[in-house]
Amino acid sequence: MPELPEVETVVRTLRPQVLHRCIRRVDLLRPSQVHPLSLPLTTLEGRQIVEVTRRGKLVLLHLAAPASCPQIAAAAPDVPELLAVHLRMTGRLMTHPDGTPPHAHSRCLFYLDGTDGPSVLFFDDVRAFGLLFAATPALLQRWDFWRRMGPEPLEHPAATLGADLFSRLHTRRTALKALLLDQSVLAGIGNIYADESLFQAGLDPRRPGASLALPEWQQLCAALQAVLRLSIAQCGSSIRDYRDANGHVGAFQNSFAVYGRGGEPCTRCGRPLVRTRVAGRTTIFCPSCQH
DNA sequence: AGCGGGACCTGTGGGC
DNA sequence: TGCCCACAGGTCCCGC
Repeated sequence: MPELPEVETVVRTLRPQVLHRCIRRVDLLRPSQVHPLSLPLTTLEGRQIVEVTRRGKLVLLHLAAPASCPQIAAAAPDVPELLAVHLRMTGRLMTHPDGTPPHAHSRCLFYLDGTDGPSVLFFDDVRAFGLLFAATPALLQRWDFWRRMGPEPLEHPAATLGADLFSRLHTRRTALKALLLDQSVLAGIGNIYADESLFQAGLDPRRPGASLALPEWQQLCAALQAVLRLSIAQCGSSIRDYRDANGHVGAFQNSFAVYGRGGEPCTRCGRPLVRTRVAGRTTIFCPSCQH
């Protein structure tokens, strides 16, 4: 499922496909997947994609007025400067040749023009949980999810990040696993990388946040960064639906130590991994190695 | 305030 | 073969 490494991989593979292209027309097939605060997606028409980045699990298409459309004022309040896309569980972004008909699960098509001819950016999403949000920076600030999003796990040294988490969470009795899944604590972590990093750090997912000492937070952040970097290097994890913008699967699922391995032997001690529920989520851990 | 649990959505797969 | 249900997942919303 698209978490930080998968979204990062989508961004890297999507960028060369859409950079500098103009959005000629938007065909919204499932209006319920547009955020209620979003500008109408038709306001994207005539805008040029000038950069593709990531914030947490969000893909961000940065937009500007193309030289060929000078009549569009960049600073107008109703002209989006960003299109944020949340893939949730089954969302996909990829381009196809002009004229490709929508798929069964296509939710929005963006018809693009470029110097090497037209193409179509598909937003497909089987479970229709994904989200599209066309916004100005000011409008994005009205989105609680955006405004409250925590720090990027890979953009600070582990020691600094760990100290930050310690200071913010040392009174919280919430389970460690639930804290890692909370996007206002850290941006981009989901079920897979929460379980994997807790195993690598040797920490019990059920422990209250308040029970961790500073070095444990720092150890957890170091483990998290190692897991995320390794996964990005392997183009993320493909459990079932995930594909990058080229339609390719990731490889990190072959490196899972715990995720999806309940009942199988722990890679460290050989005892069976335990499957349980923490914060309403399936959680796999090793009771012998994680304390 | 902080937590747990249901709703949202659809396809898959196990059990009978 | 076919039906039913649990399950997967991230976030929002509600109630305790």
